[in-house]
Amino acid sequence: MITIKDVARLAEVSISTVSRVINDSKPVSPEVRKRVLKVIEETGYKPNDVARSLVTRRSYLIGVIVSNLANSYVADTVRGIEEIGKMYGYDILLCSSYGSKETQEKYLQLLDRKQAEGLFLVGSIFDEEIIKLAKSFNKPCVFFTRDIREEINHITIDCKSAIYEVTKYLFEEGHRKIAYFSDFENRTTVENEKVEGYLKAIEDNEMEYSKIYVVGGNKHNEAYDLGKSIIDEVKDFTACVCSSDEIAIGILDSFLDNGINVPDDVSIVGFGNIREGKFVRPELTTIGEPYYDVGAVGMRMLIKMKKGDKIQQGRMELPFTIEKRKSVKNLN
Amino acid sequence: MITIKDVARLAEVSISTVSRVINDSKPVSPEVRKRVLKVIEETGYKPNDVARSLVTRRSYLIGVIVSNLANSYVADTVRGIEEIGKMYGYDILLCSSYGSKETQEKYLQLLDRKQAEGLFLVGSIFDEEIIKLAKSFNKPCVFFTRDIREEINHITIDCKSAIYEVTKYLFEEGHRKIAYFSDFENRTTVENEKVEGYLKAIEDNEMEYSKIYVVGGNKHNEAYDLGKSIIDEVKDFTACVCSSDEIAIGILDSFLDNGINVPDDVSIVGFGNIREGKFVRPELTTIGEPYYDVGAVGMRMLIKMKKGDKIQQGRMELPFTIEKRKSVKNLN
DNA sequence: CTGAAAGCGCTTACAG
DNA sequence: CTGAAAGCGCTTACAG
Repeated sequence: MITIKDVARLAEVSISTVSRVINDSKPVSPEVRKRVLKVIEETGYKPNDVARSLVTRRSYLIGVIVSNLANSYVADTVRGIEEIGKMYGYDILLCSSYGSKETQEKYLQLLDRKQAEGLFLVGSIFDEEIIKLAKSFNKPCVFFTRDIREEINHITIDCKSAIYEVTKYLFEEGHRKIAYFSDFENRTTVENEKVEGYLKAIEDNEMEYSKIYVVGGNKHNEAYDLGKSIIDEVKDFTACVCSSDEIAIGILDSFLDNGINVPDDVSIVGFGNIREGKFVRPELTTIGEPYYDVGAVGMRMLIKMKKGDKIQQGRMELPFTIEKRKSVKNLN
Repeated sequence: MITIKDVARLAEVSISTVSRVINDSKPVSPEVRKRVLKVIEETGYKPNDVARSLVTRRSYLIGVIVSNLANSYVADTVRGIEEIGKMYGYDILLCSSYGSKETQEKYLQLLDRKQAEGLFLVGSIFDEEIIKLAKSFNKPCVFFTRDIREEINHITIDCKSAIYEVTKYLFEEGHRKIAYFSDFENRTTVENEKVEGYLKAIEDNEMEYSKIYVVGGNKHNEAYDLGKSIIDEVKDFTACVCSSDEIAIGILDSFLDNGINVPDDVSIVGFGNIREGKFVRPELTTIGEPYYDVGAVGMRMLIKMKKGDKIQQGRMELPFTIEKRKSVKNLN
C-alpha cells in the first residue's frame, strides 16, 4: 500500500504538505501543489480513512439497526436515510436485528466501538432497555417506531388523524357501518392512537355502528383466519378500516375466497401503502406513509443534532396521503 | 472518552497488559487480569475499533453496492450477505447506486479509502469499466448480476435450465402452444440464456408453436401495454412464459382487464418469485431464485477468497425452484 | 508557504 | 507474566 509518506518522499516535500494539498486545508504554493498532485496521480495514492478517522475523531459512519429489511417500509426508510446521509458524507453501517433484543444490544455496542457518529433504530417496537442503551452513548439517535414509551426523537405520521380521515372518507362515500380491524399482537401506542382516530370519526359523524375486531397479529394469514371466522357478520357492516395493509389484504382474501365481493359487498381500506397493495385485486385503498421521506427527514434531524442546533425534540410528523384505489365502493 | 491509557493507569498496569486482557492474546496472571477487568467494568471502557483497525489493518467492513434496495430481491440478497458476514465479524457498509455508473465509481473509491475488506456488487447489469475498477482494488469481489461480460465471481441460478424446466412443466400440463415474453431493455447475457432454454424446451418436446414477444422493459406498465396490444393474438397460444415476474404480472393484468381469464383462457408463469406474485389473483406460478441464499453463499465465497483458499472461480450456481401456484391450468 | 514533531488509541515484537 | 517502545497513516498546532 502506498501511504502519505511515500508521496511525500517522491514529491520531495513533508507529509504535512501532502496532507495540506489533499485536504485543501492550508495554502500551498502552486508549484509544490502541482508536484504533489502529480505524484498522487502517478502512484494512485488514496488516503486511508481509518487513519484519518483516528486523528480527526470523525468516522462519518451512521449505524442503522433495522428489524427486517425484507419489509418494504424498512427498506424505503433506509433508502431515505442513506440518500441524505451520503449528501453529507456519511456512510451507512447496516445491522439487521430481526426484532431480537439481544441482537439489538450487541449491535448497539458494536456500533459504539466502531465510532458510529449517529444511530437509527427502525422497527415497530423496541424494548425500553434498548432505548435507554441507545441513548446512553451520547450520540444523536433517531427512532422509527410504532411504540413510543420514552422521550425519544422519532419521525412518524399522525396516525390518529390518518385513521380519522380515512374513516371520514368512507362516511363521505356513503358508508354508515364501519368496522375497525385492530392488531392485537402489536398493541403499540400507535395502535391505540389509531383506535382513537376510528372512534372519534364514528362519533363526529354520528354513525351508530362501531365495532372493533381484534386480529391475532399483523400477518396476512392471521387476518385471513379472522376474516373467515366472521363471514356471517359481514352483513352487519359495509366497510372495514384495517390497522395495516397486511391485515387488509388478509381480510380481503378471506372475503374473496368465501364469496363476498370487494368492494361490491363490502369496502376495505388498509394502512401503510405497501407495494403488495397495488397488486391485489381490487387494488387496495390505503393510507400512505412516506417512508423514504421519513428516513430522509430523520437523517436531516440527526445531522442537525450533531451540529448542536436546537431542533424539534421528540415527535416529528410528516403528512400522510390517502391512496384512493379500487377497494372502496361509493354508496351514494 | 475513556481510553486504554486510562484503564492502564487506574489498574496500575501497562497498556500492553490491558490490551492483552481485552484481546486474550497473551497470558496474563489471574490477579492482574481481575484488576484490569474490574477497571474496565467500572469505567465502561470500550476499545476504539478505529485505532485497532489502523494497527491490525483489518477493518472488518464489507462494502455492498446495490442498485436499489426497493427491489425485494436486492434486499433479500443483502440480508443473506449480512447474516453470514456477521457470523464472521464483518459489518456491512451499504451504498445504493440506483444504476448510475458515476455513483458506483464514487462508492467503489469510497469503499477503498474506508479500507473495506471485500466488495459486493448487486444489480442486474454493470458497466465493464465498473467491473474492471472493482477488480483493480485487489480485494475479494463478488457480483450478483444478470449480465456476465467478464471473468468475475458471481452467484446465480441456472436460468437456462429454469426456463427450460418451467416450459417443460407447461408441456406436461398439456400446453402445446407456449409463447415467451422477453425483456428487451435488459438484453443481458442471462436473458439470452433464458431464450435458449425456452427454445430448447420447445424443440425437445417437439412443440410446433413458438413465439417470442419482446417487452420494452422490465416494468409492469410496459408489459401491460404490450399485453393489451396483442389481445387478438392470445387465441394463438395457451400459455406464456415470462422473463420476469414484473412482466408476468403486467401481462396478467392486461389480460384480466381485457376479458381474458387467467388461467382458464391462458396460463402464465413468471420468473423471480417476487413478493407481489403471491398477492395477484390468480397467484402467480413462477421460478424461485433463493436470493437470501445467493447472498449468503456469496459471503461465504468472499470469506474463502480472503483466506486465500482455492475456490470455485467464476460462476457458482444455486438450485432454483418452481413455485406452482394458480396461474397455470392443467389441460390434460 | 513549509517542515519537524506530537499525538490520535490501539497492537505487537522485543527484552527482561 | 509484564512493560517500554515503536509504529499503524494520518492531522494539526507550533515555529520559522
